[in-house]
Amino acid sequence: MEDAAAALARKGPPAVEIADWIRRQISASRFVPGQRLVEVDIIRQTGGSRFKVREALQRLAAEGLIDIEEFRGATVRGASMDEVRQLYLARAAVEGICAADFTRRSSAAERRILADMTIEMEQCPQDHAPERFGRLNARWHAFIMDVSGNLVLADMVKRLNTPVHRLLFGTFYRGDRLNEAIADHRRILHAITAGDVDAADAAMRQHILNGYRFLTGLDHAIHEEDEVNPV
Amino acid sequence: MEDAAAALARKGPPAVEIADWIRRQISASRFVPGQRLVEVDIIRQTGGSRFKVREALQRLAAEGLIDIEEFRGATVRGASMDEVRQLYLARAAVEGICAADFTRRSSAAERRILADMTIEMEQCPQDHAPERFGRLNARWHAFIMDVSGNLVLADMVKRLNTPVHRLLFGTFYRGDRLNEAIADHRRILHAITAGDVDAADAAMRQHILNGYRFLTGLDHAIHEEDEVNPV
DNA sequence: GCACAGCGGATTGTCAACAATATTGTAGGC
DNA sequence: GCCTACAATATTGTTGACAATCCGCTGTGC
Repeated sequence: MEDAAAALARKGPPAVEIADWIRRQISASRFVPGQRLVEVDIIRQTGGSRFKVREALQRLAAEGLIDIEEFRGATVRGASMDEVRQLYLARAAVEGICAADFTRRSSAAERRILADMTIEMEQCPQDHAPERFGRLNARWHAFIMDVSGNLVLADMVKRLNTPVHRLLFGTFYRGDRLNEAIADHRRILHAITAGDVDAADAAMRQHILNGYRFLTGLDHAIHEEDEVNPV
Repeated sequence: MEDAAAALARKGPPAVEIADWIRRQISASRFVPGQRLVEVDIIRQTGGSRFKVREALQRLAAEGLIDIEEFRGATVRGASMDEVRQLYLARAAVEGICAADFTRRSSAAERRILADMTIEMEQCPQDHAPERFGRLNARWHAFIMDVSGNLVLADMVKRLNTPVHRLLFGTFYRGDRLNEAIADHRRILHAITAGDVDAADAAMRQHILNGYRFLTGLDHAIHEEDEVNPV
């Protein structure tokens, strides 16, 4: 009897995996806004059938990550500066709620894990390890999402993050961003530990908006409707 | 030379329109949770080709509105009571932000329009017109979304609403819901008119959460993980 | 009457060929 | 040299046929 792996090798990856693969390429800026996604190339690189590739593209279009034009195919969508603002505002609202829920629902053990992660991240500036900070930061936020128990919101944040993922990572390499983020995290953790639901919400919101402020403060020359290429 | 309508008649509706059509059926409960969406039926009813119907289904699956199982096709997803809670919490967060943005960005004329709509809705209880109230209510919320200028959030709310649309409408037929909603709207309008951004945010959040509380208060027998059929 | 294997219809998944369209390259005129 | 019209190529859209799978039905043996 064939096992699942053999079946997969015979049939090729399902549409969901192809979609994930493309999403990762976009997150990592291997696919950049404006770039055309040619079906044949994706077929070659993923081993999926043309049909499944097209299904994957449809899914990504539904998420707003790519545009599909008739007879012109799929292109990676870029976010205007105004849309980035909207994305951050949305994230602020949603992650605020999650922080509040985390405060309500987390066990002592889970709060302990969060505290440990927070402490570990505070080592990064003196180690000059912004990349590690970025990875830990993603895990830190994801952990709060998970424990908050709201899959709808978690999914939403994941979706909101993809287009700005690279932008987000970029900020960690510059200036005082790391220390500011660490201070924010500490404030959030404090509110959570104290069981102060509203304070956790407010601190998380502020944290996200700080990230946005830092991002826009960097390139003050960018105008409202400029396309942002997350390089 | 052919115009667009003729071309459409010849080629059939695009995938996006088919997806919209299915979405409307679900919103109106003509398709109910658990129901199988057979490709051939949709082809017959929309006139789309099989391929386009399948693309449309992929999009809806990406939105989480339907499930697609291998060789079993698409079924309408039902929301568990817990998921409904999550949806409402998300809506509260997002619409709160939009109310705040409306307060910041709206012109005097736009605030006037909102006030007129609010007054019109206050007639509904004495006219015994809950259906009309529901329609106006949808417009009222949509108007705030629009003017707030955040397309990302507007899209998100639209997506959040589809699975619970019928539930929402149902509440307007019962008890004191209309008067409560009217009082909420009045409070929100008051905060907006006063230019109080935070108060508008808080009042809108409270309004959505009141809706949720009303919904859950109705059927206290429903347990956490029960499927909710929005009939 | 009931359990179960097998069969047939219904439905979805896959593929390959072909049609429609956009893009690119090229030649010619000005 | 540059612009335009046209041909060649690349890419996507569409269709139909066929394979794989599931589901309900039926008939058989007990």
